[in-house]
Amino acid sequence: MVARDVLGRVLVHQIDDQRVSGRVIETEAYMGSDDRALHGYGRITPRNKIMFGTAGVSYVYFIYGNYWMFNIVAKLSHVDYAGAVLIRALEPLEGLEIQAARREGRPQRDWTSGPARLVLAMGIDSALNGVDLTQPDSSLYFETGNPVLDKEVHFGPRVGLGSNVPEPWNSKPWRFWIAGNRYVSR
DNA sequence: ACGGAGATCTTCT
DNA sequence: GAAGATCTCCGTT
Repeated sequence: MVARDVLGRVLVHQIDDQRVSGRVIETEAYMGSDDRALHGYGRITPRNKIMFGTAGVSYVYFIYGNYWMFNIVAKLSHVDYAGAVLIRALEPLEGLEIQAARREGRPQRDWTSGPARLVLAMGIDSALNGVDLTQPDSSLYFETGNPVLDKEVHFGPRVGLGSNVPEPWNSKPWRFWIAGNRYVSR
């Protein structure tokens, strides 16, 4: 599935000639018409409608009055409902000075070790909602990076969900990360 | 080191 | 009117 396969790939935000990038360390899947944790649960709204569309585009949304979350629209090939993969952590690669400036006063480990943090370090905002992440001429896109071996991949339940998400969805092992990497969120 | 509260927008009840 | 796919700050151990 996408949440597994995107681990190790490199997210690039290109502004003019300046590349800011990071390797994907941690992801979380949200999919299915029965998944109450998904914003696409229930009905289509202006915010979530992009998740009902084409896979491979970005879904950026605002939450808690302060933060943006960055997702990849993804779905099972034979199914038509909404789905997305949340990027929860990156490892900074290029444009380190820029990321340091955006995360001023924090240790490098905290620049991208969380879904809202990486959005800040990468300079992602609502203007990048709906971008095709598979096209290198997009300002935001993925490069192949180095493949991650199965034995390096750990998985477990999602985090940050309220208790009103019914089982078994609340405890499904839909969070993936690269074992031992220091940028995994806590 | 750990825990709790605040920030403050969008969506749904 | 309330809760949410979170982070940071400030209090106390």
